[in-house]
Amino acid sequence: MNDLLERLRDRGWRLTAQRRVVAQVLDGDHVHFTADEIHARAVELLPEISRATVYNTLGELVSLGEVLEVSTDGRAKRYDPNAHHAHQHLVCSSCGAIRDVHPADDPIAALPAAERFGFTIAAVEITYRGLCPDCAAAQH
Amino acid sequence: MNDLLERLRDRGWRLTAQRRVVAQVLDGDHVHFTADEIHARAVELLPEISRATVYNTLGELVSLGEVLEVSTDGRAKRYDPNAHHAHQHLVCSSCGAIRDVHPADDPIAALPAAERFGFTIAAVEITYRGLCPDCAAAQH
DNA sequence: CGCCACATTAGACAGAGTCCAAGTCAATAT
DNA sequence: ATATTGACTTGGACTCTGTCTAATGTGGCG
Repeated sequence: MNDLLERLRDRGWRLTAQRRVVAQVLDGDHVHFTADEIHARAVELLPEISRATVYNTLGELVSLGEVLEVSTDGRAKRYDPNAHHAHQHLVCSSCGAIRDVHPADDPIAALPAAERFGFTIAAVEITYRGLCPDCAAAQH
Repeated sequence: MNDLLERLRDRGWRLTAQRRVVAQVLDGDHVHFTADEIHARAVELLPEISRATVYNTLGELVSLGEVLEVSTDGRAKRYDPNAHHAHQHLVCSSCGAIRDVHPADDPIAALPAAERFGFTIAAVEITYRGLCPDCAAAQH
């Protein structure tokens, strides 16, 4: 993730303290924070950073393809820095825990041509839902 | 869809004019309206119906399993009356058109046990994204 | 027909995200 | 090293979705 800042500088990004801090919060591959969670963590590193800047930076990271936007719950979007390895998400219906998972086959191939209605399919997002082991154990 | 009202009466629903109108708006299998679109159409049939009632009714239809909630764009949720046939969604990235589609194989089976992390998987939601024929043609 | 538990209503409220005008600063040129 | 400038940041107002509440209305049973 530290080469993220380098890739961004190569693309003409100005390296500001705020952008560094957002990148730092997103560091790590198994992180799925909301924008507000990212803002809260960023404030601890740089107290004067504003919500608008966090939103701006996340939006730019998403359109550069460095971060993925996932909305698994219809509430706040979450930001996934693991954008360079195709993966899908497994979500616990009870506690909301999220894991990155990898289906065995290319999920796009599973859609027959007759079901594509002439669309050019570019991407697929899959959310598996179920109970995580902890929540399943707590059912009684 | 007209037997929807009958199923609901059997389940103890009170048949009010408002609920009838919401059911009528949802009639048809290829409809993916937002709550506000449903409200706007309902108002044409019953001018005094309120937003809150539309939300209440949709919420009840969803928990009864008569209607599916889909959020394909991170913005307003859409309500899909085609809840009795398992299906997934194909969305145009440009105009937002939505089609119901049916993958060839059971999508849950495509997730290997080693990728389930002990979760009990109950459901899967898939969104295929791409350009519809019209938008692809309009690219130039 | 009358009752009353269930429905509906309007509007206030809340969460998530966007927009804007004014101020600040990173990177380049001098 | 300093000046310059356009990109970046800020805070607050604003929009959009959706939820909640207290007051009012009504479907369907007895």
